[in-house]
Amino acid sequence: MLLDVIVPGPWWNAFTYNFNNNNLKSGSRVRIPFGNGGRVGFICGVNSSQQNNFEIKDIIEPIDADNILQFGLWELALWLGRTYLCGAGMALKTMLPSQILTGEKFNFNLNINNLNKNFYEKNFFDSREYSRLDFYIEMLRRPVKNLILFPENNSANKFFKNLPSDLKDLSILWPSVGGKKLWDAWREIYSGNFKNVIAPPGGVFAPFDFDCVIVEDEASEGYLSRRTPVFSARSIAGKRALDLKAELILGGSVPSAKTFLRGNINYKNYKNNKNLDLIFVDINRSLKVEERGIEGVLPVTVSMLERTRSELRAGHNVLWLLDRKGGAAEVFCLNCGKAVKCSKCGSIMRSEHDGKFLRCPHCNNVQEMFNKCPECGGEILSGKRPGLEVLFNAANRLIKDYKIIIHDVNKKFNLKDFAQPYLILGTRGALSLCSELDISLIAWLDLDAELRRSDYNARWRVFSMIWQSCRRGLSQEQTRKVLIQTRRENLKFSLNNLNWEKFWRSELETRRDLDLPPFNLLIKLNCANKLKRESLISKLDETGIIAMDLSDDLNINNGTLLISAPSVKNIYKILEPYFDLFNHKDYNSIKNIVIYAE
DNA sequence: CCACCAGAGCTC
DNA sequence: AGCTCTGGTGGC
Repeated sequence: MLLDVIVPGPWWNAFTYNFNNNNLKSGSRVRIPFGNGGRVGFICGVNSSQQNNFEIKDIIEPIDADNILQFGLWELALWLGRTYLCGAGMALKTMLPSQILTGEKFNFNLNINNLNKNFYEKNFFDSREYSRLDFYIEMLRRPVKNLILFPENNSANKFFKNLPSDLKDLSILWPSVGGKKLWDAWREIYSGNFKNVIAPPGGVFAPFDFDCVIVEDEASEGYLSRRTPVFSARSIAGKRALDLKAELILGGSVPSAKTFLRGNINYKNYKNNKNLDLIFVDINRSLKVEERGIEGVLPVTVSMLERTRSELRAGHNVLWLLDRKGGAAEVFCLNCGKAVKCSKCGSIMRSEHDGKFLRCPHCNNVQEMFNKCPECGGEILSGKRPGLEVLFNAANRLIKDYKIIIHDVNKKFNLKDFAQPYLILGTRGALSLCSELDISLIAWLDLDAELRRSDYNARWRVFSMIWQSCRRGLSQEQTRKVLIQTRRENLKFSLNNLNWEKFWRSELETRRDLDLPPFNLLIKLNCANKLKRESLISKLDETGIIAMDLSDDLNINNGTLLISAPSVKNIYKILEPYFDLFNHKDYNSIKNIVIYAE
């Protein structure tokens, strides 16, 4: 009996193995000989193709008696592999704890409820976070199984910690780490020991048949996976709800583009702009904060400084935000300390692509990185991000007598170790502090850096960051000022009043005209070999899909293709041959597929 | 003489 | 993407 087996790995195809009878179910694991040695694979049905240009080996032994990917997870893995152009093997790897893939056995007793259910979608938009969380607790109290997703570990943790004790007993927190912790939690959930699962985005693959899935802050970028395959856990939650005929509740303070397009948003506390205090400050009038030859890269205006001091004096916490991800690194010489300047316009150049190139942020002039410092001939040119460390030094010179803290998501620091008020310096991730702490002033040092990005999503990102700055974690009594340093006069108009309805309407109009997400998918991939790339472009062209070759003379985007298409279906078929056993490894083959969908 | 490693080679 | 096999290095 010939069976198809999916082997977790980069290959999109299944592998054929022989077994003496066919009582193996799809989704059950088997041990197979593969390469030198053995692997664990997943049965995916009886083999239908009759290829015989390879030797078919026998399955060593079955591991499970039944499909272990219950609750629709098996079908989900196949769907994920097709939809996100990664193959079912990679999908399984992203979905499952590593112990499943190494063939560890586990006991399970399934009790799947066969309630007569129907998929339906609801939303709960309210600018007040506390009001949303109260609503979710109400939802968890119902006698049904719930999965509730949060965009960050912190917010999931906090929600779990603050659950009323009777609910807590019925709930489990999805671990933010892998390893044994995840494995233990996975089996507990699988066995149906908990009614509610409270989870960061990874928990969207929780192995149980929930009746309701809640996605809090559904518009958050936190739901996008950081590594390939790139997908939004929010979309997967929607897919699972459809498959399980569950209820889907999208919550938040601003709807995402997709949710906005679907309409019927029932918004609570919409017009509560009374305590909204947005201040725009012209960045050109900033003080020159110098640090080792980097001049003016840290704009601090007098207005910002004065407001910060007065808030601190009143005993209030202040947050300064500098998103260093927005801009690349300035390059300066470790010998003479001078920054490398653009030969055309004299602005300070920034390094790109791991220091291989220099780009002028002002006139967009691109050139190769110097070997030596053009000023003094020094041999060590360093790309230093004028980031929080530099800001920290500057802040300490400008603000005396108050505790200044750098917020680092990876470092756990206990705020209680210090006496309030603080001045906290952070990147956009520091906005999550608003849920833990009263913050009276948030200052964005250089919001323009974000808008400078060519990303189609840049405007939304800026809008939502400012929105969060104004709303996040605000309690009923609290007020907050948000100060924005900018060079752009028109930013005031697009941000003022922070009306998301107006924002989405104009933004989506533009995106519809340009065929951008969410109206179309954008697919970026890399194919270094020119001949292969051209053949790929023509194959796509035959099915009416246009691919743009982003390769340029400077080889900055060498081999990068950008494809715009309404769906991924045809593209999967065309790419499939590149991902079989012999093609995928070729360094000239296709790699780095990223899908921008929303 | 063998532990320890990086790199190559292989995969129905 | 794993897995194991290889051949070189270096410790004593």
